[in-house]
Amino acid sequence: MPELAEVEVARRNVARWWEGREAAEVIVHDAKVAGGDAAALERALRTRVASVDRRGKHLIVRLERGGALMFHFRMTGKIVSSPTPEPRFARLAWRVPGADWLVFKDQRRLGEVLVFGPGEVDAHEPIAQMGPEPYGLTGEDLSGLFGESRRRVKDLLLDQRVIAGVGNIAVSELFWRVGITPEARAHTVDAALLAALAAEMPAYFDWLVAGQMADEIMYMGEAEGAGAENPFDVYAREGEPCPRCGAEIERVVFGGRSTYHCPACQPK
DNA sequence: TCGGTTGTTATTGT
DNA sequence: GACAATAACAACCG
Repeated sequence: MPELAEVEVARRNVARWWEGREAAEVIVHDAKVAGGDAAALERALRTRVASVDRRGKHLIVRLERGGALMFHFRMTGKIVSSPTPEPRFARLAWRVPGADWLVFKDQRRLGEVLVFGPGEVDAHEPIAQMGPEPYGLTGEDLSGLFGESRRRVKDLLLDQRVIAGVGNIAVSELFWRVGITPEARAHTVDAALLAALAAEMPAYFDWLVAGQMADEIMYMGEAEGAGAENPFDVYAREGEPCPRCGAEIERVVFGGRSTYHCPACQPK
């Protein structure tokens, strides 16, 4: 479940493997990822890469001559470097001279790759309407972004038009770090908590990027038995003791999404 | 067989 | 209009 941190790890890897080069060979395993125009996708992949950027949870590969490719991993998508073009769940593979095959894998096929002409990516609605990255913000900035909303803080953080890159896991972890109750409404959260939240976001994402940095990132629930452990303090830890105070961690559900919290550290 | 999992959007309802 | 809940998308795991 790639959120900002996982996409940032992907960005660094893909930049290392692909920047300044272009694909010499392309295999579209799954026509669905090409969005109906496999030829355009192949043409883009065969264009030299100028830079690899991240915006929120989107990976933007900018090409020479101004076009771009945009990957969105949704739930289970990822890009890996592979000696063969067809590891399990491969949807798209391209071979870059001087590197291995790069493979877009996506177990559940909800991810997408979009092709853009010059100037088009930044006008693409999800990008154009996206809120600021969660870096360098103050409590007052957050207050301004939330406005007069009476929605849950959780819902606002997950709304990419309000702020970019925050996902469901991050909400549980951030609220636990800062001491915000999961049902908190935006207009009732005091300034000190908003300031703490604003300060904690970059710290949290930087910590996660540092810990996840690897050629192939492992998502929660993957690679069980392979020694991959849940790196989070409260996420997916219902019934376990809070690492800070020992109270039992609880799970609440809003809109079908779980939020984990410590009832003692995050009182209502 | 059912419930749960990640992100996002369309739809329906209060 | 604001807000919230649900299903759908696809596939897998326990």
